Amino acid sequence: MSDTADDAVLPEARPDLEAAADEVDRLTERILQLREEYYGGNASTASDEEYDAMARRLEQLEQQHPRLRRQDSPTQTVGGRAETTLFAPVEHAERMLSLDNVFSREELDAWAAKVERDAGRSTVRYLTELKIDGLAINLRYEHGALVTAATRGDGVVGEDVTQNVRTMGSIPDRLSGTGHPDLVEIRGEIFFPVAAFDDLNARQAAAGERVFANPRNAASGSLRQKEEGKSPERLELMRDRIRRLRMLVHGIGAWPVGEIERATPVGAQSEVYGLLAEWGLPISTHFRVYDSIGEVAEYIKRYGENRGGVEHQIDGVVVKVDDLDLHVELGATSRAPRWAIAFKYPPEEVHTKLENIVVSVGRTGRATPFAVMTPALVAGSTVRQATLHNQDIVKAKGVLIGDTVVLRKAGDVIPEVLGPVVELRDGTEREFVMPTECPECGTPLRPAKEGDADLRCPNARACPAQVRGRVEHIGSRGALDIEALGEVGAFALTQPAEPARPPLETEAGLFELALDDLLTIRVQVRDPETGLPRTVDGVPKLVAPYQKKNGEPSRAALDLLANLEKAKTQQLWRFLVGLSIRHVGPVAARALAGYFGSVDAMRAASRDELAAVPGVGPIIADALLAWFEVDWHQEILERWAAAGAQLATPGHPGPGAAVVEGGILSGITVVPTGALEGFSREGAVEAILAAGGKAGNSVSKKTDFVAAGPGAGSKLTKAEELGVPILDADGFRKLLEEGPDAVR
DNA sequence: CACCCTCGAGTTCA
DNA sequence: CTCGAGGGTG
Repeated sequence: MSDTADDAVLPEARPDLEAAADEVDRLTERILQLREEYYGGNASTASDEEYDAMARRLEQLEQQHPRLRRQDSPTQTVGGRAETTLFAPVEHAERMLSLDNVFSREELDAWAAKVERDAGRSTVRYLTELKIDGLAINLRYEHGALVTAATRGDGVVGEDVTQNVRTMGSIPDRLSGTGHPDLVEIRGEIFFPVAAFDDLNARQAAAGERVFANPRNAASGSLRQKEEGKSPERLELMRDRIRRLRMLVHGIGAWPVGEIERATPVGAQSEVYGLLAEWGLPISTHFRVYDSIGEVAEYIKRYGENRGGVEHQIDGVVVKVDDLDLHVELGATSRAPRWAIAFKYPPEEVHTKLENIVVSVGRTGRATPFAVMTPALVAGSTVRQATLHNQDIVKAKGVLIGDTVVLRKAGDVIPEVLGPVVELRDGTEREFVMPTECPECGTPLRPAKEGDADLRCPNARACPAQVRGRVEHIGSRGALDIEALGEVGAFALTQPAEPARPPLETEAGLFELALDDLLTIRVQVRDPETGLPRTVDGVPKLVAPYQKKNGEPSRAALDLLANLEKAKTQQLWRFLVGLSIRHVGPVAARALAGYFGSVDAMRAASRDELAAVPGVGPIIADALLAWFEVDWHQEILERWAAAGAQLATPGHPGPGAAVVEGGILSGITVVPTGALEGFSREGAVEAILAAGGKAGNSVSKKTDFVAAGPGAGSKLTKAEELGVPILDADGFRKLLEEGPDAVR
């Protein structure tokens, strides 16, 4: 084993990284300068091509060494946005639905049983096909000619990628044959062939271009490129990549009722595929039609064991009712057809090496061990770390440092270490020992309560990890929503290399920050791999995140100050959330703010008064009383107020104010989920509350409505199970305006 | 007092 | 998304 203490104190010399860091600095400065020239209307000192090349090089370096990315990096403001907004929106003629999922044979059987019951038939023919892990695409043909190709987007509006789809060469500009409908939408999936993927990355690396994490990203990245402003060589490279993309079509969206049937006698999904092939469109060879769900299960099993044997990545199997009459009969819910289902294979498990177990301290002081692993590709993304929660769980999982471990993604999202592969041990593995002292401030760790598994650092006021965490929390979307105050900003303000005393020793001084404080800040550049400070000739390498080379304040500095000024007048509940009081999150904070109207009124309240607020019980009341008693907490409130933070709701009549009653949604609980068109996530909640309703987070029998947009997941499934009425964005709007009776 | 809901906190990556 | 725990209800 090499990860001994010696390695930790003697960082390897990394000349390549030093060079990269210098290059990042140089490029960042130069690009910012050029941008200023450009926006300032001055003559530019570089050509567009030079600018483009520098921006690409910077992006590439930052991708390779994420920690070198400077806070004021130009890639964060324009480059990032460019790729996501430059494509024109295209509205699909018919909404692109998604599919409901099943994860087991039992769920599959249950779905089939329901289909057969609803269809009133004892035998239904099923078509099975592989679910391609790529990009869903909608091809719009008018009178047989390709008009647009668009990504799925939110299901209603996608992005126009017609030019690149034409470049692919394998998608016909004109459908073959005759008698095409006036308008037809063909649905399919674009993917990057697995076989060509490694070669692609090799070429990308050789050309100094970005390397893709997986074929799906390669497909997405290739398709979402612009031709404009590229040199002839780069244009050819880009087109070469696009030509390697493949598409397989698997369905028809909008078509005028009866027109296709008139043109050709299709009565089944499998016949639709025949028709699509006749039109010259690429269809998969992997689909089959079966008479029983048992055979369907066989098909699923067969491909589950042979996921690598196909030209594209497989996400699962799609099972469709073959008979088109039944499609009409079974219909669709607001987001998915009832005549099709996606069988998802169990989350992929991979082996990787547990290199170390490191302990981090969060804003609440909890010391959490997490696994640091050799980066491994799991379910489409590269995973390096995963939480191990606490030492009991480390024990329970039985993992040793140096073990080969089984890693997966729970719910295909959160990485989870399942356990060790004991057979692969060679005796060099060692047990993890939970530290007894806080890794950041050295204070002895102890459980909050006797017998608690979680250890905490009791040094809440001064532990750098906790102050940093709290400052970051204040800036987060659920609290004061200070855009320029994220992880990096919180670090710079609380733990800079210079000055010795950070601008913020606690969050009390947040609203007192002045430009001069920011300008003096220097942050230590760290090695992205070891996390250790980097030095140049023995001198620590520092950067000034809030200052430009010429000494002027950087944009990050100006943004931060402007954001802070705006945050001073945020709603009272947001301040409460920002105070990191135990058990006080957005819901409890709203209840408290609505009842008391000011922090002062809360501070003056007795335990009983606090607990009288609906949603607040004795435990939260005690947590509040305890919080108010601490001197340095009082100081936070005093200094925030003195700096102009508005810790009271203007016009609030005072404690015990009647809760707003009589709203149109009074007594109604609505759970928003998915992307509701016209509402942000927060906006939907606000709208429900403003109408006097309750906004829920989870669906239960007590939920009156679920408002579901595209991308809704388990909540929607749950609502369907429980028979809770489901509204789309329009229904939701109607509910807000006209009340529950209008939509019931 | 025993449940059922709901809330809060921690979590990862593109 | 999941877990653990607080609040409220029967």
